[in-house]
Amino acid sequence: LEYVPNAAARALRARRTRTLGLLLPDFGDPVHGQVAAGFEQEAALAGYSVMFVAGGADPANERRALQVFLERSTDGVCIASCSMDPGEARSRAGGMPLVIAQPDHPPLARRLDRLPEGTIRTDDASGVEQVVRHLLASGHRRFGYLGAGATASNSLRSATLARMLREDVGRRHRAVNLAGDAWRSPDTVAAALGAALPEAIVCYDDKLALSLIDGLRRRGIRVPHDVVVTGFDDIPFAAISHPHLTTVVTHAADMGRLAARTLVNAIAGDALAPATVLPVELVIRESTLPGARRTPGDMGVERAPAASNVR
Amino acid sequence: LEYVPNAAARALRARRTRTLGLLLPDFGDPVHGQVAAGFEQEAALAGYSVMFVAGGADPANERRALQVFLERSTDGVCIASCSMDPGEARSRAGGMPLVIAQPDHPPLARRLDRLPEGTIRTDDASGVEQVVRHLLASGHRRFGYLGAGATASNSLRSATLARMLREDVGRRHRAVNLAGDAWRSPDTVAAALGAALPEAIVCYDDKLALSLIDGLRRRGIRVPHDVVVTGFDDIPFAAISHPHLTTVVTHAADMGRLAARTLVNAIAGDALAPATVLPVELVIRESTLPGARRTPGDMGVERAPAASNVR
DNA sequence: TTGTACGCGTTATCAT
DNA sequence: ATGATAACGCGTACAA
Repeated sequence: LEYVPNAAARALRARRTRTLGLLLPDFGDPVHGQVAAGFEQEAALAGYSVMFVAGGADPANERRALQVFLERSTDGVCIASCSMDPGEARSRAGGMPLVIAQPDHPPLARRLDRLPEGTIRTDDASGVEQVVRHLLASGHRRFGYLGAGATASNSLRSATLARMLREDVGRRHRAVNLAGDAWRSPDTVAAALGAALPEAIVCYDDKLALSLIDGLRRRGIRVPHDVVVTGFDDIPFAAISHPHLTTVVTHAADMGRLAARTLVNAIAGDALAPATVLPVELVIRESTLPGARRTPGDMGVERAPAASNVR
Repeated sequence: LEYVPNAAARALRARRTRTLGLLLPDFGDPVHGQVAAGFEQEAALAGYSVMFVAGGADPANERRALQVFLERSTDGVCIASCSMDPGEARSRAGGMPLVIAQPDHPPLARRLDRLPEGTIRTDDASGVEQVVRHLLASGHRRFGYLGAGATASNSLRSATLARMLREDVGRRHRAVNLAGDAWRSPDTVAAALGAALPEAIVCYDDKLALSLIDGLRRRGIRVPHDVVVTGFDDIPFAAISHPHLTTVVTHAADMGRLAARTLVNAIAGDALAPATVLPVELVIRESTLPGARRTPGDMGVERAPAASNVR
């Protein structure tokens, strides 16, 4: 008939809301959007609804968001790209199961291999290693790193590049770190590197890399002809930019799905899954191919696995 | 002290949840992500939390989502890019105030100027008019339209181009319509136009335009040298693509904010605001400038208002 | 099998 | 002013 049960009464009685909370820095960002999409999809599959709050990478906002989730007594909470200390987050979450997807509290940079249970992160070190091996194999020796923000991920990626160069070729690189939203200003990004360009620039993520490529073009510097550039994440536009961007696929939607599933299991009584590191894959495209020109002959350089990422 | 009120009990007693529901096609999409961001921001400002559901532009999913909102008794609901009939949506929303942001039910194409209250849309006609005037002024006469999906917006944009050409230069254009997610396959997009290229291609949105530009490049066809291309929405990558994309700014975040505010007012007892059409602005960039080459001389062609859109 | 009563936490009302 | 009480709608437990 027409009967619609009342979730509030049901929640009051059952002491659970069948609701999850997801706290992320920004809906507009392609990566976080994918995390949110995967999270909501998996949650819906398990019969859960999702409350979203954007925290803007600000610890104060994150605290307020956790308070909201606490009042609404969500059955579980996920924080994506968490800038708070994981311990504080856990304590502020009260009794709610908590999953942190991509813990980014700056001091964590040196302890990412010893994270507590309920954390999920991408394999940043492996990603940078794959990038650097590819660039070294292409004959490049003078490297630069372009970072953004003060996150643990950013530090680890930069440190991994440093370690690789030290171990493999006994060289150092120049690292430049910008504000988290610097990618919106291509001129600033390109200017940050100064006049003396290295041969290869490893960027913290795709947004920054695409912005850099544009900033360089505005100065008459061509990628990959004058300098090669790599990104991280494989956002959709990395596959159709000019030049197509060599990058590391991080499977953001899978990360969201796994976070939701972990929470659902924890609510069902399972112990919170141990810290998980998600595998990543290098996709080689035009931005690191010295021979790339804008002729029809450029087609088909992308490696096989990459095609499936252009969904 | 440590006291945390229980929202479920409060909701049961007060008969309101201080929660809004937002139904959108896809979190990963840059435009809908902006709508979501604005909506959540404005809702939070008024003390409301937001439940998000992704409907995937599928009427069946949209119906299920509305049912979820009904059970959870959200105080109001917004549907972004609604593919259902607005009448059906309203009836399925029961007593909940409903705002439709960008009503896209296909049959609505001819009645977008006579929408019921509680609807918000962008001024598609004005956007295409500004685009076409710019292209005509640049001397172009042979036009193509590249659309995607079966939405009312898509129909209106195509129809507006047809009307402009008929009235101003007594010409017709060739219109090609692809599937909604066709932009993910640049080769398919470029192939859809066939061998005989027009002088100017007006695209339904930025994703399609950027994909087209890439597909054309793979075939050795250069933009704007061989053909000029325009988009719609001004997603962030339109400002840093190569070439920078001439497009129409639609202020997606503002649309989300307005939707939330309209709902909050309606909940407070105000009548639902009458149908609103949000203004749009043309941003002229490289993709329609015949003289654009990849030299430093390209810098600074963007018109003043555009700079503020690259936030 | 079908029915009835109680309690979840809050708030509004009413009596002191 | 301060404190006791009822009701919101559902689920469960126990009785018939």
